Amino acid sequence: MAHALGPLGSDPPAHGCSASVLAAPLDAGDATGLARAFTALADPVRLRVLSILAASPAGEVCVCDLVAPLGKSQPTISHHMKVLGDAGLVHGDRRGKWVWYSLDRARLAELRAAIDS
Amino acid sequence: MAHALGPLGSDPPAHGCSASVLAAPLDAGDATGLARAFTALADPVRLRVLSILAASPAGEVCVCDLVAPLGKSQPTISHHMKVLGDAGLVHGDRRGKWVWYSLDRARLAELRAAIDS
DNA sequence: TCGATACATCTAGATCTGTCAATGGGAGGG
DNA sequence: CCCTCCCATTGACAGATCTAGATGTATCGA
Repeated sequence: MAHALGPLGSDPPAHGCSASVLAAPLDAGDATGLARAFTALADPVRLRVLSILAASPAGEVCVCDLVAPLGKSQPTISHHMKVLGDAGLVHGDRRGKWVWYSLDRARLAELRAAIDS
Repeated sequence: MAHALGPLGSDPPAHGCSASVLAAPLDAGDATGLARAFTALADPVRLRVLSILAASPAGEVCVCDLVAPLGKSQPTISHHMKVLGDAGLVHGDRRGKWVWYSLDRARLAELRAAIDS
């Protein structure tokens, strides 16, 4: 974390890739971390997952509720949820047979701040 | 353009992919367009290009000034500049032998707004 | 006109990514 | 127990992406 974080403050955000793109020249390491985070957003299925999650009244959905609307197989959805989880954008909570996924808006805000002027 | 654009207003932004992820469930088309835009950010070399561009006092740099700091070959840099250009994030201006690239901060703001709460 | 410079394009190879069928692993229900 | 349901993991494949060498194009200076 060698860079100014802009409006984000000072907390090292546990993911280690919230350096600002515009504040100062990125070194290769920070750039790789940020790129990995944006890679999670660089897929239409994953963006739709986030939007469904955000629009859900309860703020969480299970995988079985995603398969039909997205038109992808269950393993494919599961794969995308893992990518989103690894990026810190969603969190899964097992409750009985179902796994409820919720959106991490703070993490999304970090990415937004990274490309903030 | 079937979705609310949030703080962005009404102008169809010429790139056609500024729907908001969080405002409403994205349809497949909007999601594909947004994903294409975020794909441009999902590479460490391109993020560093943007940061160098943003940090440049004149607000623009030529390719020859990017090859050395990024440690990539000239064709590779040229390829990345094309990706950034196609995404509307940078614009190139030929002036004699050099091509001066500048950052499109408005376009970056559009992407930021797309993941705004 | 000739050569040098700056950048783009073409081509090819190595790696990464998205997708699904098949399978595995937990958690209930009967 | 056994069976069913929900989800994760594995394996395999097609397609996309990153990278650099070779080549093409445009501009400028001599």
